[in-house]
Amino acid sequence: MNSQSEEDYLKALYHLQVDSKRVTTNSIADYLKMKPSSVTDMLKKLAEKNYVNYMKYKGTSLSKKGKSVALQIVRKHRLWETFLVEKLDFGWGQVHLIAEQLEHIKSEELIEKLDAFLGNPKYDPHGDPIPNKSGRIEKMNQKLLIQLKKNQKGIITGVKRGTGSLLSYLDKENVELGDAVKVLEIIEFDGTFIVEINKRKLTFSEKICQNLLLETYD
Amino acid sequence: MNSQSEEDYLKALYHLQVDSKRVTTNSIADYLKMKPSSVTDMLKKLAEKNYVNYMKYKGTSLSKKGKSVALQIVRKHRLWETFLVEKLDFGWGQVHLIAEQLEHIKSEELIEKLDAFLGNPKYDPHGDPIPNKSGRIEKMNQKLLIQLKKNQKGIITGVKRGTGSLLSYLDKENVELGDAVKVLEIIEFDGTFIVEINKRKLTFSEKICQNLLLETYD
DNA sequence: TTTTACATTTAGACATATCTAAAAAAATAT
DNA sequence: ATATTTTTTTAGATATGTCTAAATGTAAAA
Repeated sequence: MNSQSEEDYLKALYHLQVDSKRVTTNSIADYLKMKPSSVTDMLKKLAEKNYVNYMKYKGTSLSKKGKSVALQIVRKHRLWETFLVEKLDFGWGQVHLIAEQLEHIKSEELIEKLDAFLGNPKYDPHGDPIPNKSGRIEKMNQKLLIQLKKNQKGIITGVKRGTGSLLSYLDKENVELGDAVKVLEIIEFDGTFIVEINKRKLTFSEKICQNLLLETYD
Repeated sequence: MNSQSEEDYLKALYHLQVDSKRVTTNSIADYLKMKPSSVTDMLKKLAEKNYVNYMKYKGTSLSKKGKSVALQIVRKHRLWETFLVEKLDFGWGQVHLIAEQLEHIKSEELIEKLDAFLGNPKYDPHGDPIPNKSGRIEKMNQKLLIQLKKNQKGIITGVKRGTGSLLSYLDKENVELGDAVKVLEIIEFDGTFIVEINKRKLTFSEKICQNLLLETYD
């Protein structure tokens, strides 16, 4: 069993590590808002447990084992976020801090039942993919609405980060995660999209289309 | 903000304290599976924070402030248990350990939204009352089925502790928390109850009636 | 009332996870 | 190539929450 702190570090590594490159001690410290010396200590501990490949002064990468643990935490985080938004009616921006706590709850059964309760979602409310039980992330076929052509279809999976007001707008229009979208028309003049959602015709400005994430099935 | 450990102690005090009598150090140690010396340490700390009235060698009682914190934890615990059973389909016996973790999640808004999502339940799946936001516990009008007379009605709120098999039985019969029960007939010979639940006629043995908790509204 | 048993507290140790300050290594600039 | 700056590590301190062993207080039995 890993401590909450260890889990935080593994998740940080997961988020910071871009194509298997080593992650620097300082970047972890920044990310977790801790001092580099604390990070060094913990990295040694995680290396001891074979969760990371740590080399003095040379940076750190997740081991296979560490990545698999990290993916489970990411899975939990994203499932809880989905729960908070979909079931408890939180705004998409308010959920991160709470999910940060919930992701550390220990119970495999809990997370599997939660997954089922939510209908085995593939994406969380931010449009990020939810790893499955074995840690696999389905290759995303995710696009922005603006990338679709006339008559193409997709399913709303989220919005780009930092677009809180779009969320409230969609909410007000009763547009939800999982809703199917079909592009009816694209107005060449200003890039406005006319789409069909739930048998309703809606008009989205170019800016909205640049921030709305869809899963497409072409 | 209180630590998880502090919350555990306050909750333990709440459960151990019977009509405002002082609780002994050893009983807390037993309850929390810790050594008495550790308990003494923590009690001093809680006394420092005015959560408890601690007197060397004389036992400890919750202060008003401490009781109010304890009640919030109990509230959270019972709401989460209700969630696990009602929404995630856990058995009534499996939820305690998980709720023990969930009760420490910090977010007032979360718990209020969870409460609403569950339909503001008054009792948890064990039939224990759920304190409201301000910590008040509705005076229970809770009875065992066996205490009802012919034609009386009630709402199922739980079962007595330690009756796991009754739970599975009720489950199988599609009897759920919150279901209304009306006593149609009581067979004098063997104490069997014939009741109506969801427009179905069911027969409950005396033993079942001794363990089934109802909220009555007489 | 004295002895004995039990409960509680104190004192000091330990593990975890953090920090600060100083030392060492690596990267960058001159 | 050397000096300077930045990054990283080490060493030692601190806070929390636990433990063991010894000391002290309280309660029960003789």
